[in-house]
Amino acid sequence: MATIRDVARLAGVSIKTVSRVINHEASVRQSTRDAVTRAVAQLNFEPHRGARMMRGQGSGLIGMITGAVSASGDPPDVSGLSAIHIVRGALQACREAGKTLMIADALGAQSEAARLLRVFESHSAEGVIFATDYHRQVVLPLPGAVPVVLANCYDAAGTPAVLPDDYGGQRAATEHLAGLGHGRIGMLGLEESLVATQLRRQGFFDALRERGLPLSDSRFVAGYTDQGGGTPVDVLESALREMLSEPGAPSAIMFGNDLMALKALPHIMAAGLTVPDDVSLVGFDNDVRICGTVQPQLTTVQLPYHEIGRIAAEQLLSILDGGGAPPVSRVPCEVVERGSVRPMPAAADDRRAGGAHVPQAV
Amino acid sequence: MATIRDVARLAGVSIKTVSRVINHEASVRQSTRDAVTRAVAQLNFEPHRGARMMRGQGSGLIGMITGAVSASGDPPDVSGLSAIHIVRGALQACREAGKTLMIADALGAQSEAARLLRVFESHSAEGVIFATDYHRQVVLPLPGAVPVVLANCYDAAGTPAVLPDDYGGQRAATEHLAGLGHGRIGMLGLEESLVATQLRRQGFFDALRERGLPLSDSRFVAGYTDQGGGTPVDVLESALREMLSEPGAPSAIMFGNDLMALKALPHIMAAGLTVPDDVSLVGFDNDVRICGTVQPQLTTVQLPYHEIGRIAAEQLLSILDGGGAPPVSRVPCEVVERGSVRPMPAAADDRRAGGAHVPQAV
DNA sequence: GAAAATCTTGATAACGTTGTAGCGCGCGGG
DNA sequence: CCCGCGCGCTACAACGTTATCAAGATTTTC
Repeated sequence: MATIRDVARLAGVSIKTVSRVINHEASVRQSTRDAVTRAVAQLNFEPHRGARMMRGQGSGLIGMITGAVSASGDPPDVSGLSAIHIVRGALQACREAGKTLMIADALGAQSEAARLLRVFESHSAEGVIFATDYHRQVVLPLPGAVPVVLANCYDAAGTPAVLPDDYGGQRAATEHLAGLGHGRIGMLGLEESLVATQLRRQGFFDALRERGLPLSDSRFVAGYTDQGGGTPVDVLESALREMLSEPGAPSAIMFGNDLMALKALPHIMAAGLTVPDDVSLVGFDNDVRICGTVQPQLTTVQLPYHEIGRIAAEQLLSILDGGGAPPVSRVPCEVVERGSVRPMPAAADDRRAGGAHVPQAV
Repeated sequence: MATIRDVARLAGVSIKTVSRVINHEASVRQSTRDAVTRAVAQLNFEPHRGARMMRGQGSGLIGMITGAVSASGDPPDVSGLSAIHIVRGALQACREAGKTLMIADALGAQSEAARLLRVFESHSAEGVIFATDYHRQVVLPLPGAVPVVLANCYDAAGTPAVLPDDYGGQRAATEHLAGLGHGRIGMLGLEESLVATQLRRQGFFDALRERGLPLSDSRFVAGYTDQGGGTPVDVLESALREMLSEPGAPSAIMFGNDLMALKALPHIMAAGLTVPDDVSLVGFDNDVRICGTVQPQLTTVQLPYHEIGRIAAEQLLSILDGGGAPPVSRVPCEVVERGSVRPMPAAADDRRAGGAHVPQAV
């Protein structure tokens, strides 16, 4: 590895001048600056972090603690895999700021998170991002000296947090459906206890109310647990059957995630209904793997994980720069239109008419 | 923070003696050692990592370069997301060895990978793992000084590599089917140019040959590109139609990945065939998200990403310890049985008999 | 045209640690 | 008594960077 001394020799200047150039200090003549830059490029020079650290500079390291990357052992468990997008976003922001992101994994254990925080401190990490698989509340291990930003989670102590706007997303989806003439809307949410479920239900109800749609025409059911291949399909199936067999069955159904919609599809088809002609479907997450696979492709609400990661990193960097950060940032969840939603026929409420099928714009 | 000098002054010894004590070197009198230990405790002394790094000590850092984590921008692109399992495996092995894994992303660009390698060197990373999304050949940027192990890829220079045994996996799947009485087997592979495709085809053919099954009864078609929602479903569909409409249509079909099987399912059903009663299906990858979702659940071949990551890290650590590492390690791809394969009725080749359906053990 | 002000640059000393060389000491053998 | 030899320890020189301060180069000002 080339050192600053090698660069200085090659460029024919002193080491201090090289130092000035690579640190973007003022008052270096353009010609000198160019010569140094050339030498740096030629030698593939990169400043030695250890030496910089020793001079009291920052280490250039940002730590990230997540449970998304490992979870359990060999039989691959994909729970929370989506949070990898948070990592992506943070990585991008860090790269742009010239920082290096160091990623570790808490395995979901509180004690492990505390240990990792210490490891990061011993590596002189400048700050730490703490990310979770899903939107939830956490309790951070002992604060410590290093600044922390939360991604996809929040705590009671008011640590700066970046969260998806579940409320706004579900509200937007509902308004989208209402705008297309759907008056009876069903929603099959995630587990009752989840923060996201609460927020989304509120968004759902508020949108209905604002649109003047009677709540009694619509349905909300929670209690579905996504375990990727587990048994709770039954819950989904029974809730779905009940919803569809009612007298005033919904003309559109929103799901807690895309996987639920994928699993529901066969049951809907089995009931003799066609998507989107008889029932419109809206997922959540925007898991392109799923949304792009099903026929018709699934309209969904985007969970902006990438953006959350990016913003979390940016806020951390802002804090490190001495600037502040708002205690809570909400990142919009936008509706992604694909083929599984169609407008209600202007005619009326009679959704099983089956008549003129409006072609769907994709 | 106290420095080694403060400790030396307090203990009344030289700084080198303190250094010896904290590094557990021999030849320090017990009384001296005790005095130093006391001083260290009293001052809460912790060796400065930057200074240590500068002296060429181990930094405790392992670098990992992958394209799995970021790829492109905001619209989430999941290509190669599966490689996250490689990260998991490596993370686990590193944790067990007390090392910290630092993850960066090459964005698929060669130049970026070279830059990252330098960044890692500047952080005094002890070694680097280079992982790719899919099994392929790579060209590493300038070797550099730091040891590298490849995961899921290999190069012409003979850098130690850890690879999935695609050949053995497909061969095992074929033998599994043959063992259940299937004599006419179809295979819809991935893109022709992929290393995996070549290896798997070979495994497919070798298994047929060894079992004494006429190659003319079976079919291999390559050319499918998985772009998660793109158009090439057409390729899959037409190949599938052709395969099923032949006179001696296969009683079992193996796919290049689980997603292909998922996409093929509606077309098979549309042809009036039932899985697994009329056709047995075998995927590849063991993407539990997909395998657990479809009905019946998908029998597949596991792509042991987690294991690959773990072994790659272990081999790197072995190299760092002065031990060697084999140039190429192949990690077995095992068949994961679920519900999409059933034995051929003992009767004969007449697969569309439809008669007695043997219940499937799950 | 010269002095003053400003802009560039360089020699050198830190930073905290470990490696090297060597010093004094006590001990046993000549 | 002296030599050689471990042992226990110390002084000092690295490592690669940034900071200080002063000197040299250039421009401005009167």
